[in-house]
Amino acid sequence: MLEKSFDHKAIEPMLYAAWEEDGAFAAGATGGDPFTIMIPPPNVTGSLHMGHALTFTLQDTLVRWRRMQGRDALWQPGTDHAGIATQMVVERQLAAKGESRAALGRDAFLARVWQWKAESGGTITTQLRRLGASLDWPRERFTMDDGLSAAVREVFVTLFNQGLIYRDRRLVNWDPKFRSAISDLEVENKEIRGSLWYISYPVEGSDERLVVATTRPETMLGDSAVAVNPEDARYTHLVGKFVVLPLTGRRVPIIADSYSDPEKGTGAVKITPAHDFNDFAVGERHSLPMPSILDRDARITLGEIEDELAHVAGVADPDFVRTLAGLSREDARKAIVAELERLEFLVKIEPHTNQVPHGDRSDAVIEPLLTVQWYCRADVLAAPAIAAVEDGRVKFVPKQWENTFFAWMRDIKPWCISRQLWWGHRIPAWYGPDGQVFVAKTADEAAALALAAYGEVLEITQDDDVLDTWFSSGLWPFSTLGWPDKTADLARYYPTDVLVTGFDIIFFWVARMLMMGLHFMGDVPFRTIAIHGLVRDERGQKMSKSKGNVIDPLTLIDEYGADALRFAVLQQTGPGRDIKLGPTLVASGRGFVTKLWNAARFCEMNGVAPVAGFDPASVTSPLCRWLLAETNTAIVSATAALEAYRFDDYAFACYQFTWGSFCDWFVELAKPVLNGSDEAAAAELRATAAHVLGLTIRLLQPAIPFATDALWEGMGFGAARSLISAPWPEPMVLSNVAAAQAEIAWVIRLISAVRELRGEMNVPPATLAPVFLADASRQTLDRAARYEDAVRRLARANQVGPLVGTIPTGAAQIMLDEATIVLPLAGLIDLTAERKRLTRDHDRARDDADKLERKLAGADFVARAKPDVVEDTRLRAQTARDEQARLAAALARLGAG
RNA sequence: GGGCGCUUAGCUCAGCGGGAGAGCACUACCUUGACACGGUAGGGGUCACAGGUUCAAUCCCUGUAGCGCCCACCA
Repeated sequence: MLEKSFDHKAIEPMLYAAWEEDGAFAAGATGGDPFTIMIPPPNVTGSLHMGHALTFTLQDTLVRWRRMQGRDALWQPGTDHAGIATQMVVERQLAAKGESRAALGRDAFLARVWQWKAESGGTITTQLRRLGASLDWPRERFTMDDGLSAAVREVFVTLFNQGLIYRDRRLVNWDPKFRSAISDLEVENKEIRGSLWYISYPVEGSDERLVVATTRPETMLGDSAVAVNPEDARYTHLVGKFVVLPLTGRRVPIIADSYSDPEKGTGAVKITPAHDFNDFAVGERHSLPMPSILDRDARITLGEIEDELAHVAGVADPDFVRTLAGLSREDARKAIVAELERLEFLVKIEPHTNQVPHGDRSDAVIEPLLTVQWYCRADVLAAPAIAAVEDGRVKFVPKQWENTFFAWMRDIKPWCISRQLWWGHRIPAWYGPDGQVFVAKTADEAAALALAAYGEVLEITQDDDVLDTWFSSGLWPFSTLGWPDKTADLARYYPTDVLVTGFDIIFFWVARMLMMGLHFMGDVPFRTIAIHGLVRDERGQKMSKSKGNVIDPLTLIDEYGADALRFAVLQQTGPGRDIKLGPTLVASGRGFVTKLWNAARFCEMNGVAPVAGFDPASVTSPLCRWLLAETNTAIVSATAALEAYRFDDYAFACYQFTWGSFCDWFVELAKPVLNGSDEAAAAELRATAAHVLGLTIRLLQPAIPFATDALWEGMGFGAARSLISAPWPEPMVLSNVAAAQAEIAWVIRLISAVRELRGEMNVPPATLAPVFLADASRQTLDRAARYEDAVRRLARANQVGPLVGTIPTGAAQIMLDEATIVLPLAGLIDLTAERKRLTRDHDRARDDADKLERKLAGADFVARAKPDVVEDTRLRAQTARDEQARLAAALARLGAG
């Protein structure tokens, strides 16, 4: 016996444990074609959030569906070491205990991070199990596993030897909070309301002053030129002369460079090559000195200008400048502005908004800084990736994301891959005493390289830096399968089938996997990229801690069940659309699960049980045949939807069928049969119901795996937990279902029409009324007779049959096909209201007919429109006109008010 | 500054070159023997605006407005 309701709290964890124990998610269990999805590895120390719930529900749905189709499904689990994020968490913990990374030292710090990983690394995987994710757990990988680390070293060394990884000293985005370089992608520009300061620079050997505008006055300590546009007549006479910088007294040239925009500021722009990307380019063009005046904490440092400070005079004030050393950018700015004002070099201050780069994780203002870093020639690697998308070897769903992808890839910049962190893959490069570089997979190999190159044993030390986290996640589709070894798994499961992920990591991750996969495997890492939206709250607001609208998926699972959450997610997931989620929607998901559960209970209570050898083609009753036809429609729609990654359509097809077709109509129409005396009819109905219920459960397994599994076993469809590998439903072969469909459709229309009328006339449900048919065909009368019990029950009728005699005055009348349904409600209904109703319907029919006839009267329409459209319009016009006539007659019968 | 997307019922969204849809919310009624996490019925929309193409436009094209997202050199 099924329980009265599905107790998700008790059943879900129990079932999952049993699945796992069974090895139900293990790849390689069938000989079918592989179907592979790589999990986007979540941060090992993270916990499940709504974005995870979304993406993993979609992936699990696809995997479960393909597994039922007989595919050898592999959903590869694993986690990411997430360099910055994890190091940040552990550093915060240290700080809370009064410790610090620096005090601990590298090895001890890393030991702490591993310890933290051991403690919290299981959180996310436990939570994935709560969601029902059918991952092949024994294959779980971590990006810093030995095998994956070996893959990283292999890739680094290979790319280095191919000239695709190199070291360079240039400006990087420096995050002063993490004291590390970050890549362009990790920079977020934020609009900041600030000021534009106009500063006058005295022109050497003249009384003239050149005014520059800047948003960063503090960088003037590092100015090495002022640039004007060569076309700018205001300044041509100054090009080649020098200005003397206030404060430092440095002489810097006035140069002509087209970078200077006459429209912006004063048209003269100060050039600080070491602290601005554009200025750096100008500096390179004009061979300018590039003094850095900010250190790795973004504090003022005077080291590189100390010498000149000792030798200046005049406008300069070395003593003031020295007071700036060690100040933050913000403090230095204030001090410098105040000093400039005091010395009357400050011309004016204007309010100004501009885009200021911030670190996406630290939220610190990024400082362009001149440092030596490792770079990857992304442009070279990008070309094959672009080609793969262009020629369709990889498809984005929805396709529009290809534009975004191309735009970025075609203009890709060198990828800065080194990070000044400790947690991550240490760069496999060693340096000799004179800065010689040896790139190798191990220290021994590096030493051997050094020996070979210099003929002596060199003292070599490994690079302190680690690699960008995305460097290792870019290898995920093949490193998890054993690469660089040529494993059987690699041969079988690569390329994977589909990557499911959010648009926010197309550049970070998707593009890198494509580049690395093509370069090292010679084939794309996945054939389809299914991009989903962002999870928002029920009002469409982005979830954020500061807004306080973050919903914890685990809370929702506790309250409503994983099935409910999953179903709600699927219902919301349309292509390229953000997903709205919250308690109301998840509650409605639970409502659906409950509905299915209760439908099954109803079946069980009525003796519905699977019948061995049941053949859908042999079913005779129209109701059963109609149900089978409806089931086929659901199977076709659901399958097509999943094939197209239309998760919302999949959920809707299942929902509509289960709730609308099965519960609302089939079950209700079946009740009289089940309670009736025709045993053969009841038996056929039970067998059909069982068959259809079994198909429904299978259709829904990918969406709501827990409840369906419980039903599958509880109703005797199969052995415990055999649903996971039960075959995915195929449309049944049914012949000539049209007659059955027409018949049941008619019954539904009859019942609905009577209900509608009673509702409109405010006839209380407790009042039973006869339903008579006038002008009805033989077929209609037969149908009415066959479904009399159902109509009585569902249309609150105490009698159903042909009208004897003429339509009585005061009876309500409904036009249904050729027949007029007569409800002799004299005394029960308000004749005025009925007259009003009939008049309204009459006028509506007349207006429709008028409109359609007008359309048909137009010569162009008949001549140019498609013949079937014209024919259809004629038919509709005729029908409307007939209906109008019959309603007019009905009104006449009702008598005058 | 460049690019992409959106604008349809109170809300969230489908849809589509020829008859305006769903879910939720709302209103009324119903404790009918699977389910009140239920049932039945109902109200509610000039399909953002302006042009154009077409026999026919919510749908295609152009423009306008508003909103959202991504990218971009901090004067």
